Amino acid sequence: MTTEDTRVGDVLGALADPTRRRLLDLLVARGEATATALAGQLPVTRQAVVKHLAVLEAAGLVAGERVGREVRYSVRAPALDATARWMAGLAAQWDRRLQTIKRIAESGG
Amino acid sequence: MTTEDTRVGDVLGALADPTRRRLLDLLVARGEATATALAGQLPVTRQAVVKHLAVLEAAGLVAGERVGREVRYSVRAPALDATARWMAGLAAQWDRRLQTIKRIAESGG
DNA sequence: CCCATGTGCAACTCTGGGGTTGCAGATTGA
DNA sequence: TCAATCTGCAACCCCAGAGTTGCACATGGG
Repeated sequence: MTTEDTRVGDVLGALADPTRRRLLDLLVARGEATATALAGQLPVTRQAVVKHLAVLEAAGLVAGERVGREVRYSVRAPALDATARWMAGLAAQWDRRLQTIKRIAESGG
Repeated sequence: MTTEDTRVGDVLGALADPTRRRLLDLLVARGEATATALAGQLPVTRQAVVKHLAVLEAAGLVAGERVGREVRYSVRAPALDATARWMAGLAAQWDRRLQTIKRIAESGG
């Protein structure tokens, strides 16, 4: 039943959108950035970026810190790492399944 | 720029939907199953299942094989495995980034 | 203080896609 | 052959969410 953790669903949902993946790229490259600055690098408005950042933050992939009148966002690795491990585990499980089925098919005729 | 491979986007998009994740679970558990059989295990119609299977197949996560009048679907591990590796690599990259930033902050400030 | 700049909130549009229904086209078994 | 069963196609509904616009609210600098 693959530990259907809500976290995993949130991360996958967050990563499913190409704009959000680009945002993550930009954040990794810059280390830190505000929504306004990020919007300058993308073909969407600041408000759209803000919404995307909210989704990413809910998934634990980024975190925003208020500094004066601006909010600086930066990337958070653990949530992504956890999901990567979950997927790798799932892939391994599938592989075992496929091996078992193949073995049964070969021995059983 | 994190190898923005279309494949990765397809897999992430496919995995983002909870019904599709359940379908994969069912397929792993059963080894093989038809859309009709799978629909019997879910609170959706056969047609919905068919659409989901089409998405999963386009992402390379499942494959359908025609046997007589039915189509038997089964899971394919490689695409999932590749995406898992992509994510793990991304997580590692982020970690390195964060370490670098932290080091700079400590030495410089 | 006043203005520039950046964030926050709300209402709105519109497309994608998850889901359904209905029916036509295969295939098997009696 | 004929009925039962399964797949395939097409049209349709509906809503979540990606994106926009407009304006009000904070904050920092001159």
